[in-house]
Amino acid sequence: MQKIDETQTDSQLNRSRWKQNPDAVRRDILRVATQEFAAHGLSGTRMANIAAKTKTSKRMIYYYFGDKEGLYGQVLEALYAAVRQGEDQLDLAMLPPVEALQKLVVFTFDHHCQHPDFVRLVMIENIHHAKYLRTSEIIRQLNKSAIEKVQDICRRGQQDGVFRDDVDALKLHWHISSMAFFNVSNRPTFSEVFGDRLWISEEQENLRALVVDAVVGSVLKSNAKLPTAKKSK
Amino acid sequence: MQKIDETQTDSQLNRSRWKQNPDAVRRDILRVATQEFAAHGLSGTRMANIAAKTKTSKRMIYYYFGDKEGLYGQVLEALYAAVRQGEDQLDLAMLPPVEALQKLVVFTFDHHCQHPDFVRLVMIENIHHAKYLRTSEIIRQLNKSAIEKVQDICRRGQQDGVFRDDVDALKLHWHISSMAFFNVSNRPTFSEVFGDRLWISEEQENLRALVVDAVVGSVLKSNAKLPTAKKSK
DNA sequence: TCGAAAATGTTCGTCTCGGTTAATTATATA
DNA sequence: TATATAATTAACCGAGACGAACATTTTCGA
Repeated sequence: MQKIDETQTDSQLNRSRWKQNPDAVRRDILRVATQEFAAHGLSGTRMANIAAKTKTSKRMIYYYFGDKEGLYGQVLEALYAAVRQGEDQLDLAMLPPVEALQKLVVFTFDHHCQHPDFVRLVMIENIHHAKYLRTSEIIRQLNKSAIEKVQDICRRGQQDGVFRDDVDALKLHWHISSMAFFNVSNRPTFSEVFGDRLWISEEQENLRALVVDAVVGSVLKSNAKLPTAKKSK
Repeated sequence: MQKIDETQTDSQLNRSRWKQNPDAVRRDILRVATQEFAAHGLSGTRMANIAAKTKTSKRMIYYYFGDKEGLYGQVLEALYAAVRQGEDQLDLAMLPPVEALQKLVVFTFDHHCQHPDFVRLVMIENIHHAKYLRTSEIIRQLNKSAIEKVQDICRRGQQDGVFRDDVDALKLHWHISSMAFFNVSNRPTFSEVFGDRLWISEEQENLRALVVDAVVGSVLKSNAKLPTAKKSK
């Protein structure tokens, strides 16, 4: 009774009553579950609601994912993996350190903006004290690769003599992440109180430039001050 | 059967089997509910669990607070009000703008560290798209007062000619809040992946100094560069 | 072509959880 | 002291949610 697949044509599918397509079913479930968990949290999400928005049934969710927490864990992993894909396309090793850092900050900022579901899932994980993230080696590896990019930039910046010697890659990563993350995670409360002026596109560009300046400024040796990134058009 | 009050002596209370003390009961419920909501989120919190950790019963929670969401809302307000009390003791108007800003950043950073439950409740609010915050005028006022402090500093800094003319108080507030907030809110995931090195007290001091430098640096006119805050002892 | 295994459909049990009802005890006040 | 009202208790309820049992269909290799 189900038309599961989205990539294949109907003619391939509807010869009989329904066609099996485990991979598509899995992906479909994961897609919907991501939205639901991001929207309602772990305990707030109803398995029946996920099933309803899926092209398949609740039965299949348990068949493939065991239980709610298993599903949640896999959603988390899939989301991290997707984020990683984007990150890897960044070619920072070729750029001189300051430009590489600028590019990384811009990317991180935009990336969080473009993946609000990811941000929300991480928020939820934090509420749960990173309980599920803790069990996933995949996610750990993913984040390691993120910090390695920063470490490489730091090393090169210090070699070139443009970065301060006491720059700490981990703190730098913290610095970048904090603003990129907060900008998405706390938008509801912030804009509820102060209005959403900061989230019109022009102001977001300004904020991004502010972040770039703040981050780059914090690692540069105080003598060599670069021209600031463009503040507004 | 209940010993409700903590401030009064037993002799005042236990003359008979139990003594009524509505205010103490309310406070007790709020105290426990704050912990529970902060720990498990809105839908994750069980009313029965709150009741169990309270000196009173589940029935009383409904008696005083109506329902779960009503309780949650009052928890939120009470927490904001408590936080506000601390904030107002800051005397920034007396200080020259740069020092005032430094002091404000240090305070904000420490303040978030010292009120993790508050931070967690705000996270939860954001997950719920600030649904409950929206209904509370008290909370709105509290945040307004926070931004006014920043606006005053900005105005004076620009008058004195040490701040750049394009400094935006709202962005500055965003800038400060982002790091102070993230430092607490995302500690679980961050330290799960990268270790908790950044949260030993010495490194927290360094981070705080980094934040001060980044924030102050972003508002100063580029010519007049102040001595950086102490990086480590 | 046949049968086993994988995938899906259908239905139901059980337990949790938010919220309520009815009865009991303390307090205030006249 | 009597009585109305506020505070408190214990038991209970119905909805709904997770997950499992059982049945059926599809696929694929021997």
